[in-house]
Amino acid sequence: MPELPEVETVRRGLERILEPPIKIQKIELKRKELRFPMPVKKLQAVSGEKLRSIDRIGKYLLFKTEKHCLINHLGMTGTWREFKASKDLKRHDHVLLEFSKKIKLVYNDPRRFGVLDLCPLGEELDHKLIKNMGPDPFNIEALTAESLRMKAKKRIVVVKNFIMDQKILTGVGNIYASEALFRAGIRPSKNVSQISLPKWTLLLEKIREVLSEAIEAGGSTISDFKQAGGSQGYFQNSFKVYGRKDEPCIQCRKPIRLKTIGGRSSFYCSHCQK
DNA sequence: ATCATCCCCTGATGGC
DNA sequence: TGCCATCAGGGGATGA
Repeated sequence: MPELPEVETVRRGLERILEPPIKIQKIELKRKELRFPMPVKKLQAVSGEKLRSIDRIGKYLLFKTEKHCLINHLGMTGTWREFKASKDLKRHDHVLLEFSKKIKLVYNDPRRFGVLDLCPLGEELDHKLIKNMGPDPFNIEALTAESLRMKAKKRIVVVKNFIMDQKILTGVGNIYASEALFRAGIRPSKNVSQISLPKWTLLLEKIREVLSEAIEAGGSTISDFKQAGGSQGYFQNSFKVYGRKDEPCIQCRKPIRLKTIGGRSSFYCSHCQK
């Protein structure tokens, strides 16, 4: 489900709910594995610790406490919500977090593609799922058109897969890849080695633009994505190509095409994107 | 190292 | 209504 804007929206929602000073009092697992087995015993170490911050790296949420970092990826269907009592729990509620001030959160994840892990504070960047990740799209020093051009130069990959590769840059998933490529006028199937520096400049600008707008809109709600507060994002109303197969292109009126690239649906305009 | 394919899992949807 | 096939926003594992 969630790409960078949705994860950032969740992060901000959690920040509002978990205002400091606040302490994690208890962590309870209703199930032992998500995508990977969860470190059941190790996770207990966060209980009793004050929550210091909730950060984001790419599509990962990082709950930082006094001595630990709770690492969470929402996979495709992960959500956090507040609950009051155990009678409010539902199917696929896998992890319960109890805080001071009687605040309780639950992690729900039907498909269980999510991740929950714990490491000592300060070691999160060395975590095996995080250490190879590329720069954040908004990191203007680390991520430039030149650096993208350089990495793309001798690769044989189509551009859509390239910008969704978390080692290249973090946070772009299937929806925003399609949207950014439309805005930049580049075909998803174009080979990255063929993209000129000015085009990389334009594409990077459009990636930042679409992600910023989506964050501003509280993310996109398709199927059941919810913000941590339970409200819905509305950026789905601004999709220019995603999910619009056969609808007229907003620029040229030609029908939007759907093509599977790398096993994922890709929407584009064959006239506006070369 | 890089690339394509497969797969994890549940739920929604559409065709018959 | 039921049944079956297909598809879904992520990304690790695998083998070429």
